[in-house]
Amino acid sequence: MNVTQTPFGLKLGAFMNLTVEESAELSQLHSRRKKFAHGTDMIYQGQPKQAAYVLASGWACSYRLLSGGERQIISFNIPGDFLGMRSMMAHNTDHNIEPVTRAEASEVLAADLSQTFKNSPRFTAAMLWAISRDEAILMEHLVGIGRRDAKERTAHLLLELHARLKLVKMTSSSSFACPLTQYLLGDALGLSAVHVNRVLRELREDGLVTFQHGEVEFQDLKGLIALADFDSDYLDQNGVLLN
Amino acid sequence: MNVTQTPFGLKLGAFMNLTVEESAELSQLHSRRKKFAHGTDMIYQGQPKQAAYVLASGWACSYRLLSGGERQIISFNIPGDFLGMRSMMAHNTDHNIEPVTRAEASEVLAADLSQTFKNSPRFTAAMLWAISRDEAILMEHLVGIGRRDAKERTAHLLLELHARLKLVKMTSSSSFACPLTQYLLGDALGLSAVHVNRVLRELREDGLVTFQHGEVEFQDLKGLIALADFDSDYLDQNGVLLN
DNA sequence: CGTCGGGTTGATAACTTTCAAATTTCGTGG
DNA sequence: CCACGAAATTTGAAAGTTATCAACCCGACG
Repeated sequence: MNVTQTPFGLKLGAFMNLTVEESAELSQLHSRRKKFAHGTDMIYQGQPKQAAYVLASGWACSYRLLSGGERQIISFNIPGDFLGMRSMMAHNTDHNIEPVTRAEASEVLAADLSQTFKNSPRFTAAMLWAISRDEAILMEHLVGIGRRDAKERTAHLLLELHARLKLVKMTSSSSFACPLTQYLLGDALGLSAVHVNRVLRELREDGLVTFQHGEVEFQDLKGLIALADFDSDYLDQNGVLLN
Repeated sequence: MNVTQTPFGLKLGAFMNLTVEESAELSQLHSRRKKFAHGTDMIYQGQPKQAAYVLASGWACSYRLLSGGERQIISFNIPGDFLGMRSMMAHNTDHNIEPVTRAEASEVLAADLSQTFKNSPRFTAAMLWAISRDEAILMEHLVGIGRRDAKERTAHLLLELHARLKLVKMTSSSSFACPLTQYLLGDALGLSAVHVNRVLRELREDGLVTFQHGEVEFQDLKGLIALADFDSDYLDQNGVLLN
């Protein structure tokens, strides 16, 4: 399969047009496929080797556990996302990444990556773009938890996921398949699962979105965007487009 | 003055021993001094040129405003911090940075920076370390707002600031000068200023910390660390020490 | 002096969690 | 293909945390 049609290729492709050589370089990076089942951490504290992955299929999430047992999900990862970049650069891993569904990911070795950086400055730029996009997502997440109420926050997350999935062609126009449980949503949004349930019901009763049977369907996209104060600029979908 | 004694030099020095050449390279980057008064944004949406700064003196903060007028402070910046790295890499600025006190900062041009990256791989590594440290701080901030209550969160922030300031020699063993208002703390912690006030009072009454007249004094450091579940690992103070 | 930003406190309202229990869905082995 | 148990969803009631509103105090500064 053409790399440019993989989620990773699609995502980088939004930022720049890949040349044939770059596509080749990319496939290189994108081999060494591994499978992960639910319950096996992909990245965890104190793991033996520094590894990073490109998620090829399935969803994952990175999180931190507090001493009291509470957990905060830092981010959800979808196909095309780069996992564990940070733990590769800093030499400590202070968070875990686990699959949300069965997942496949390509392992990326530090050495290969730095080689690719040398070979292709444009690819490097694209990676920097991806990294700062991740940081922007993290920032937006912080803003949501800090200053939006439960309903706005939840709506915002659903809209963000929709936009991100669109980039890798995993949505239809007004819905997407979503494997997250209400517990996972709660741990990401800083809410209890019970309250997530209530909020989803309210959103449904308001005729804005439904999330049932693993499917998120937008009934009133404009209304939801207004409620969540959602501005997709931070996702930078159009990219700056080198070339 | 020797660059290695500036906050920036001290900070990078925690990560690696700077050679004479690297120090020179660093001074280069660290010229072009600018002053900022309270109320003038250093970095803001739609600004004309891509700029980044190394904060030399004073405090700053980066924040985002919501449409409703609420604001969320993303991070506080202290001397030695690199500001606006992200807005330099991605070509959009989705947040503002403003000084908290009078501040001086050295402007860094994109061209100079990439030149320095080429000249010194070790310096580049140190910068990557600094960037991922910032991201770790952001993550910890997210965890705090999502899963810690007001008291724990506040305590955690004070401890973090203490640890970060220690690295640039701006603390005494159990206290530090803190120019933040309760409004700023609230906007960072996702709390109202009124509640910050109450929380600070409780912490004081518990005999843990006092924050009065611009001075934070730890009365019972161990107790506070226990309360906040503070683990300074994420600040990676010791660095990995190249050489 | 008078004003203004910041800090402090009390009372009330709003939002979210916790606890408990019932119901539904889903994966797996028989 | 069905039955079973585990996991996830749903709802109500009560408790807890934090926000909001309002008032007052204080010190810096023109």
